[in-house]
Parts: sequence; C-alpha cells; structure tokens
Amino acid sequence: MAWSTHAHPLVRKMESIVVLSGEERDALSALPLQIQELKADQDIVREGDRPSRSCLLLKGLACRARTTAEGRRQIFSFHIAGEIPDLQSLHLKTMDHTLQTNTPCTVGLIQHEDLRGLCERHPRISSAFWRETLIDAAVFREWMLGLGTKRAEARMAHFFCEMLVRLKAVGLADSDTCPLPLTQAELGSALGISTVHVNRVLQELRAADLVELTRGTLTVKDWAGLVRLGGFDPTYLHQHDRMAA
Amino acid sequence: MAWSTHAHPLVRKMESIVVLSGEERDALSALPLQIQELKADQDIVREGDRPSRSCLLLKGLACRARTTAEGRRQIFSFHIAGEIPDLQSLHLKTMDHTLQTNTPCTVGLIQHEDLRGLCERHPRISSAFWRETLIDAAVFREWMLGLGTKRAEARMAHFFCEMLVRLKAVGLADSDTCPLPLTQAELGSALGISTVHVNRVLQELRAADLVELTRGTLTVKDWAGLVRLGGFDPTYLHQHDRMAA
DNA sequence: CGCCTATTTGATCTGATTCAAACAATGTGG
DNA sequence: CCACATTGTTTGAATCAGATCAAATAGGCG
Repeated sequence: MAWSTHAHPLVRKMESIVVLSGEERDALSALPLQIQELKADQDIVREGDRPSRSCLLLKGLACRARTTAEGRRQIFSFHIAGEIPDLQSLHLKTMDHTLQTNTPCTVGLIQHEDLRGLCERHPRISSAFWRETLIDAAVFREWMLGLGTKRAEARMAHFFCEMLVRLKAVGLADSDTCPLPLTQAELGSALGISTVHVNRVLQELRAADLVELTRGTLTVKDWAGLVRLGGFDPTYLHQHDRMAA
Repeated sequence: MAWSTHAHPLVRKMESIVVLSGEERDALSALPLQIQELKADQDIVREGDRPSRSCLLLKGLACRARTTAEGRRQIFSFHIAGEIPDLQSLHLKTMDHTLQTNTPCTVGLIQHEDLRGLCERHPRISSAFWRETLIDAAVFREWMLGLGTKRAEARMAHFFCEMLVRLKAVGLADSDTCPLPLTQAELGSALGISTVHVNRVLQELRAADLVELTRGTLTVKDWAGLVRLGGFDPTYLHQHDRMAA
C-alpha cells in the first residue's frame, strides 16, 4: 500500500508526491544520513559555500534567507520535516543564499554523490526531486506576487494559509491549528514588512477574529475569511497533481 | 570543439551551461519542434492550463506573470531566446501562472513525451534542464529580495544589470547596450511599482547619468554606479559554475 | 490627420517605516 | 527563589516612499 505512513521522513514526503515502488522505497531508506542536532538560529549552509552534501530536515523549522549589503534580510521560504531545502546545491555549486534553523532542528546530511547515484538508478525519484524544486519555485512566485502586489494584511493572511496547508499535508497540523514558532521580526523578514508593522497587522487580524498567534502556535478562527483576505488559492502548492506510478 | 556557436538555439543555450558530447548535441538538435509565430502580448500558456508540451523561445521577449483577483499583475521573470520558460510543466501538471509574449516571438513547441525520452536517454541533459529551472528559482529569490527589501531605484538598477548580463551571455547585447522593449507599465509590473513611479525613477536614473532607456533600447552609461545602486552581484545567475563533462 | 497607446507632470493621500520608549516574558546565575 | 539581563512584544508620534487620481503631452501608425 503506497499510502502507508512510513517511518523514514523522506519516504513519507516522497510518497506524498509520487507513488513509489518497494525498490524505490528501499533505495530511499538506504541513503546514508549523517544525523546532526542543531540549535535555533544556526546556519546550516551559508551564502558562498560550495557544499558537497544536502540537508534533509528531520525535525524543526528552518528557512532560506539572504541579507542585503544594507543589512536588510529577506526570508525566501520556510522548511519543515521531510524537505531538503538545499537540494539545489546538487546542481548549483555555489550557494546564493543561506539556509538556517529557526528552531532547534534535527537534520540528516546526505552526500551529493549518494544523491546522484540514487537519481541515476531511479529516474522516477530523480523526477520527484526535480519536481520538489519546481514546487519551491512556485512558492517563490506566489510570495513574489504578494510582495509586489498585496498589502501587509493580505500577505500575512496568505502566509498563514500556506503554512497551515503545508503542515497539514505532512500531519503536523490539525484542521485549524499548527505550530508556528516565529518571532514577529522573522515574520517581518518573510513578509517584507517591519517588525512594528507586523505587530499592528497581527492585531488587526486578531481583532477581525481571523487568527490567533501566541507562543508559537497559530490558530485559525475563520478559515474562509483568511483565504479571502489573503487571496489564497493552493493550486501553486501542486499538492494534488501527483505523478502516476 | 564544445564551445562553437551552434545554429540550434537550444544547443547554444545548453552549451553555455554544460559541456555536451556530440551525441547529446545531436539528440537536442533532433528534437521535433513545432514552430509558431506569435504577436506581441499573446498568451502562450495560461494559468490553469495542463499543457502537453513546453515552449522553446527562439526569438523575442516573453514573460511569466500572474494577476491578482484585484486585478494587479506581477511579472515573475522575462525570458529570451534559447530558454524554455515553461519547462516546469514537464513535472507540474497545472500551470499556476501565465506565459505570454512581450514582443512578437518565434517559438518551438516540444512535446513533453519527446522531452521525457530525451531526459531518459541523456541523463546529463536532464540534469542540465533541472539546473536551468534551479537558476530560474534563484532569479525569483533575487527578485524577492528586491521586492521585500529594496527601494524602487535599487530594484530598477538591479533589473537593468540582470538583463544586460543575461543578454550578453547569449550574445544579444554588447558591453553597454541591449534591447529592452518594455513599456513603463510592464517594467512596473515586474518591479512591483506603479507606472507613474516607474517614470519618475527612470528620470532619476537618467539624471544620475546611470542609464538611458529609449525606444526599447537600454544603454548603460555607468555600469559601476548601476551595480552599486542596485546591489547587483551576479552570483545568483550561476553563469560560471558550469558543470563538468 | 486623427486615433490610440505610451510617457510625463502635478497634487494629494496613505500604507508602512523609523525612532523611541515602555512593557512583558523568559531565562541565568547567585 | 529572587534579581537581573536579554529578548520579544506593544504603543505612540513623526516622517516618507510610493500610490492614486487626474490631466497634459508626445509618439506611432493606419
């Protein structure tokens, strides 16, 4: 049964994307992982690095970000268990941004040569990885749309929608609440607004009885309202056009 | 000699990324293309479509964009000859944005099955395609950084730098001038600023003797100054970490 | 020429930033 | 267990980048 939850987080994640054969599942499980425990706010790979391995996130929240010469930071994406946020380094030698933890994390480092071998022997796994990076890009575009065209409340609402949907997809959220252990400053860096403004917008959303965000937990009180305000349409996450076997 | 300019635009583009064997070159040249001539401002693939082929741009300027429910448009990227802007549709069934022409274009449509066959038989071509989509994503991130953290002048300066560098890389620009047939409205949709503001910022850049932009031609008069203003660092274009043979 | 589209200019308004300070939590060492 | 330091949140006031609205001007082009 291709749908079984599997102990290995990578297998579980892949099965949410593509139907795996037993052999493929085994190959994924057999990937040598160098497990590492990281504290919060630590860099995993830095801009300019030329890494020889990629990082499978096993536990915790991480993000990709870059800082301007003027010291302004933009967070590009957040990443949760099962994802390989720097899979791109398999094909792009030099990191053009930094991958860092937001919370304490457990990661499994995978040698690029192992990944390459896996991709050679299992073209459909290769395609699935490729696909993952394409979805990343789709999320970037969606955020761009927000940054370029929407005001702060809409961006924040959209962001909450996205995180809830993504976390639900991997079983890390129930229908209306999920962990979201971010400071308002981090939220601001992701949404492209100042910390002060994050605070005020958050109060608005609270006052409108759309969401509650306290001590690292997001509670959605009015999903339909949040979706409307954020202009959220989950198509871009491509969760439901799974590839055939 | 792997470096020769090749008649086939796709081969030329690929050779700027990866060193090709003769066999690989032949396989690329042999791809069946359905040539099509398009007028300016025409949709090539639309949001929601489920295309069975991808579009190789042979001539002209195209862009990917999406429009908000409120009618605001964000351009995500521009594409030039040799690129396959919707290569992603090979692995993401449903289009989450629209690909459209900015100028009259010549395109060559490639069946997905042909691309898949090519990728199966030539894993290094597959990797190079993957890599292309990863560079796309890197460009998205760079634009996000601009949208989220930089002011209008810097964004515009950065954009001009990027276009000049990219066009130079495929021989469509000389050292300080390149075609850039965009209206100020289109420029605004890309940079996330209003048309009126585009005009004013453009005047500033002109007054500072950084660039000239007239009748579809960009002339850079002070490259160093433009780079400084835009905070432009071409690393993210990954032009120089070409993959080995 | 007259039409349409693109550019330019001016005046006004507003979402969001900045600066500054108060306040609340959370954690640390004595 | 409290005092203190640190980090995160909240509030207020002033300012600004850029949007919006409206109208004038300038180019193409059939």
